[in-house]
This record gives sequence, C-alpha cells and structure tokens, in this order.
Amino acid sequence: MVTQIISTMETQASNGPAGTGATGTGPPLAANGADDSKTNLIVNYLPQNMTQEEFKSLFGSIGDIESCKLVRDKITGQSLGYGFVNYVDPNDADKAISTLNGLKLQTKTIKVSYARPSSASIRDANLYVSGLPRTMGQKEMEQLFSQYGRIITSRILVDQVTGVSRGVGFIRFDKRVEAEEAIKGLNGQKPLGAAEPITVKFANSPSQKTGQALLSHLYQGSARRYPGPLHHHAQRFRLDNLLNMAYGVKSPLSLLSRFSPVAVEGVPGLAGVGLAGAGSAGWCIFVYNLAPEADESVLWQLFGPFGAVTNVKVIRDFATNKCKGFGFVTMTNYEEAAMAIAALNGYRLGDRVLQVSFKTSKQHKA
DNA sequence: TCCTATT
Repeated sequence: MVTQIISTMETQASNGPAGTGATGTGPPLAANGADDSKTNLIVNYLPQNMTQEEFKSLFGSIGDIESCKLVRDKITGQSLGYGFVNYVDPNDADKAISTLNGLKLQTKTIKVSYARPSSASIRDANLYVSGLPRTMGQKEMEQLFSQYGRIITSRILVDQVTGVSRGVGFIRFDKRVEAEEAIKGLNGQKPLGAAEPITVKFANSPSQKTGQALLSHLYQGSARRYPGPLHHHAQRFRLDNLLNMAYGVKSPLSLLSRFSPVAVEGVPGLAGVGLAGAGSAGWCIFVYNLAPEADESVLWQLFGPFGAVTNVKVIRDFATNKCKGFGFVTMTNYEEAAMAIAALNGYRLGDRVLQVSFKTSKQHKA
C-alpha cells in the first residue's frame, strides 16, 4: 500500500540548548572538552541526493563552520538524509535554525535543531507502534507516550489516497530507557476507549533490510551495480536553485511527487525490446516520472556517465513551462543505452522513482 | 507490521 507520512515540525523545530542536554549535570561536553551545545546542529530530512559539498555550502552561507558532516551509509556511501553542522559562533547556529529550519528542498522540508550531546543512551530509541485506533491522531499518540519521556519525533502513517490513519506509527524518545519503559507500559494495552490493544516495539534498525525495504533498496541501488554512475546520488543542484526553490513556491512538490504504481514493477528485461528506441540518430530512451521543475541538465547528468549522449529533451507544458513528467534521451551506442536503462530504471531521484526504457512509440524523434 | 535523528 502506498503511504504518506504525517510528521510535525513542532516537536523539535526549535529545541533550544536547554532542552537538548542531560538534565542537571551541567553543559554536555564534546570529546575535545569544548561545550558545543550552542554551536552544534543536527539537520534532518535532507534530500537524498544532497552531497556533502552542497550541505556545507548551504550551511556555510550562514557563517563560519567549525566542522560539518553529512552522514552516509558506511557501505553504500548513500546519504542517510541527515547531518551535523558545528558553527564557530553560537549566534550563527541560532541564525541557521531560524533561517533554515523548515526550508523546503525538493520534496523535503528540512529540520534544523540543536544536536543533543552524542551518547549511547540516545541511540535505538525509536519505537514502532501498530494497532492504533484509526481515529487517533499524532497529538493524541504523543500524549499517550509522553508520560514515559521526552519525545523527539512522532509519526503516523496514513493511506495516501484516503488520508486515513493506517493505525501504524513511530515514536522516537530522547533516551533508549524511556523507550523501554514505554514498551513495558503500553505494549498490549488498550488506549482509552480503544477496542484493540496496541503493539509497541523497537522499530527496525536501519541496518535491517527486509521485504519491501530490501526491494526498494535494490532498485534504489541498482545504479551502483555499474561502474559509471556512482555519483548519481549526487544529482547536482546549485545553492541558488536550492534557495529559489525553498523560498519560492508555497505548495511544493510534496503534493505531486508520489511513487507511481508502476514504478515498483521493477527493471524490465532488456530482451524483447527488439529494435524499439532505435533511430538513425541513435537509441531513444523514454524517461518517466521527472519532477515538474526538471530540466535538461538532469538528463545529461543522469545518462552522461553511461556513454555517448547526443540529445536530451524534457517535455514541458506549453502554458506553465513545467515538465510534464517525462523526457527523452538519445544515446549513440546500444550497450551504453542498455546499461543506462538497466541502472536508471527504478532509480530514486529525490522522492521519485524513475521509469526508464527504450522508447516504444513511433512518435517523437528525439 | 516500518518512518529513517547522533558524528
């Protein structure tokens, strides 16, 4: 089932230093002994394709950075969608929160808040909750859990079409022990007025990949099977573009970018396509599920690493000049075109899953 | 019956 995430920013949109540290033990100290509680920020919900470079560029625009790190998967190198920024001046950290928190980048709304001091006690504090009454909202769920500790994030999964709760949610506590207590206190219990008991357990850790997760990981990572596009997740965007996007449109792509149902059907066999896509100019490739603001450069960047690209074209609506969701790429050599298709079909670009195939229609010579 | 928040 297709799901949509409801997530609030208010939970930790502006957690101040006072709310970030251990209680009553004085300011938390970093490994080097410095108190970085007023300069060190955590940034969440970054676009998947943002690079360390771009991350640094964006936050460096506020003020001098002592250090910054975009956190990546150890094995795949893929961004995990969050990072840390340590400013030299606490005032810049404050400024970064006030100006960059809630910034809309592509399909994401980033969250910028003070980092809690790193500690083993705050790890693995994320709970998976199921069996919630469909009528229960996020606030209500938080109320239920807040008796066990400080909630860092909470979410309820809803059906994308109907918007109704799926009865499944997540609660991240500040401390693992708080999460443990919540499990003890709430697992198997019926919330007030509920017909069914809820299940409360630790959420799957990021390293656990099962079922759908594994599948999507496979597709998402398909490009990495080939030598070319290791840097595809670094689909470029310029800082000025970022800022334009961020401050420009009011209702951004979040409403438009959904996984297409066909996107999960996987990589089609390359056998059987026959001579589809072949043309005098080369092999024409159909690319579907591009974002409305996609431009030709996206296509160059995606396909260029696989070999000779002679032409790219984004199809736009005449009136709005926005991309209609698809485009064409012409590649000279069959092998390279096939490689690009195999690698990029199912490739996740932001929150979109691309569909890439040889063009089958006879219309449109690229 | 699984969103990705601790360097």
